[in-house]
Amino acid sequence: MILSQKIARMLEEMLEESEGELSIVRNELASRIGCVPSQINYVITSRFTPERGYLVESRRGGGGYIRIRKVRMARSEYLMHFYQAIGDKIDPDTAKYFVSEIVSQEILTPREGRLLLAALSDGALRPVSREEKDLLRANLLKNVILQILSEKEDM
Amino acid sequence: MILSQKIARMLEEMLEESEGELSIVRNELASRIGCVPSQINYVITSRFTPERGYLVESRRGGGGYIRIRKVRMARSEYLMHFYQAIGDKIDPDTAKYFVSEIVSQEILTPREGRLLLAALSDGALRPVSREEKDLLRANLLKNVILQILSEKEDM
DNA sequence: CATAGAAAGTCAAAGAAAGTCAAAGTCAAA
DNA sequence: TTTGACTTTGACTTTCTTTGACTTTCTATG
Repeated sequence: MILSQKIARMLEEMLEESEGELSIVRNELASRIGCVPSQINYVITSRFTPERGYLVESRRGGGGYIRIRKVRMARSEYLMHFYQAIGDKIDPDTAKYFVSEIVSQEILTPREGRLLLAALSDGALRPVSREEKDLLRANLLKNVILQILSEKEDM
Repeated sequence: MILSQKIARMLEEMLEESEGELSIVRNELASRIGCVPSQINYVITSRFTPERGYLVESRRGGGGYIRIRKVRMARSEYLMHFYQAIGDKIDPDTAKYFVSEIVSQEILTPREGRLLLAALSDGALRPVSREEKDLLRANLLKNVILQILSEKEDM
């Protein structure tokens, strides 16, 4: 098997074991494998891409690291799933659950999640009649999801 | 864990315990940690920055100290100003302007601004009658502002 | 005052770790 | 056999950290 594949498989295994999140020290891993450090970058940029559902972050200098996380579904698929699930009305608890799911997938930041929940709360929707609130909430949430879907996939 | 991180965490903990304000003697802390004094400066300038909401003041000479405070005041005043200005109803254009102002102050990220505008759009508020929309929009925006005000800024 | 000693600040060099890029190698398909 | 996609490698760059020598500011005391 080719070197890149070996490294990729290695990383995938680590991800398996650690439930979708791993953190490595590049030089360390490289010397353990016996390859040049930049080979690790090559593997990551060629295989652990956002399109395939991976998030990568890193830091240079002393105490540096590379962290890879796996996000389960492709973002838009995942969001459409929620979009469908919302239907034409949604109660506060379900909305809360949906938002927290979206946050845990890192499609929204925790802060964005909190802001969104503030906007979806009964308090924020006060001027609207009891029955209409769930309708409005659904509409609101779906609009925000569409906004996210319209973002350039890059992020 | 790397030295800088250890020191940063230490300072954070102290800040927690003392409700956002601490005062240290640099040389003392350094020798307690077992590092060179200027390392403390490094940690402070690299992590306890104004952008992250910290104010640092110090004094040299005998009885010298370094004091760190966590602040959010400028921000909350600014937000309260908008809160007041919104009143009980707001039209889409004014809302748009307000949000862009808040974004330009870097209280919200551009993305957060877009998401918020999506939630405030006429489209998102569709199920509600024409006259009620402005009422609802005002309420929503105010709720989001309150949410921001309630954040305890994280590092 | 003048000055000594006590603190904190500054800065640059060295070290640590990751990123970039282009040249060279491999290999299968046209 | 040529082409082109994919790999491998290593030199060079950038970013973050650690350290220590030197400077500045403040307090106390003769």
